[in-house]
Amino acid sequence: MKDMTNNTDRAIAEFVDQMGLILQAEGLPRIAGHIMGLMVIHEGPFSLSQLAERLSVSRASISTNTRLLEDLEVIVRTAKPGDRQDYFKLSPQPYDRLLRGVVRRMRRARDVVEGTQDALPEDMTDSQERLQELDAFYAALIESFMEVIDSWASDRHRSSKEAKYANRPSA
Amino acid sequence: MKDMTNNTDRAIAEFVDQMGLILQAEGLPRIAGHIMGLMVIHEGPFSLSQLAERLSVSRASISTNTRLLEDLEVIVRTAKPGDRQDYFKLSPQPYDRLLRGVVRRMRRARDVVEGTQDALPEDMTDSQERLQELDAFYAALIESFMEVIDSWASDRHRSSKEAKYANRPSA
DNA sequence: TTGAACGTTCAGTATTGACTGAACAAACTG
DNA sequence: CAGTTTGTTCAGTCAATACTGAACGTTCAA
Repeated sequence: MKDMTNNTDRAIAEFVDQMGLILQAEGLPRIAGHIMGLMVIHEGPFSLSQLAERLSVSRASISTNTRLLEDLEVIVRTAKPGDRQDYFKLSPQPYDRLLRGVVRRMRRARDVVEGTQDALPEDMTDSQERLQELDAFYAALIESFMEVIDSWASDRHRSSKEAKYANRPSA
Repeated sequence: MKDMTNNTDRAIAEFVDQMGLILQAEGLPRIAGHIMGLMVIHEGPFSLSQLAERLSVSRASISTNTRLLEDLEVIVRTAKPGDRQDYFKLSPQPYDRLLRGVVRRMRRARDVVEGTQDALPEDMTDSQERLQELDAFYAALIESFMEVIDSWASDRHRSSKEAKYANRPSA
């Protein structure tokens, strides 16, 4: 039992660590990823001090990173009656919130491309064609993300078993 | 005419600059984005020295960044008979190459999640449910990207006009 | 009123990434 | 053979990022 508990603890620590690296690769601070990882495993809610203690980082860092995740609407800050501490937990729909952030970035990129198409003379036909290709790329990405957000919102309670075997990558 | 040329030059410089920032936000070095931006506007191919000169950066930086973009299969290195210089231009399908790279990263993230699902006891049902939700999120993203890659490959020569008015973001 | 708890802010520090100039090796030209 | 050109490598530098400890302001409890 103790061995199993140790394996579980190790798996949790490893997952939290990996989430830090995964989200750092996507542009978030590593500790923000650790916070998310912890909140996927344990429901919480967690106070700022609890997060600092469990992740072995400073309260300053937790303050900064919870603010960042709150701004991204990935976590929410709540309170308990008669308790002065703030508490944090995952938002109800954290992942489409993340995706919406990605869509905003893609839209801004597409705006740059379309602005350039408008700014360059039409007789730069080769350039206009390559810009059009890049524009279509961003358009396809954005549409695709919006479809995921829509379907995600309407289908996020599929059963464990069903989802496990569905959507397997073909590679 | 000179004014128009200056406007065109400024629009090109601005676009190259913005592509640097856009791709830096996605985790690439800024100069890699500048190289791509330049290659969207001008067909090339470009030698290493030409890139260094036009982007006002060192040959060392161009060497490093062209190697990176080559590894991502976004650009290709070619040669000309009787010419010692290497030449670089955009790959035939640069954007689904980029997307394939993103899909690989998402698959690695999903593997981490599924490995954690397997490593944790099944009776941690709340944790398993939240892990399942994260897994489904990555699965949906991966499927979505693969669909874009597939449709991109089969539909990338749509006309300018058609694509311009199609796929407009609803926001 | 004093001390404690809590979350935030800020100056300082360390690390990392990205760039450069210089040096180098290889291939060519005169 | 000497000089030039080309692309790469590497040590060094700088800027940005992310973290910390300390200080602070606010709110409470004793």
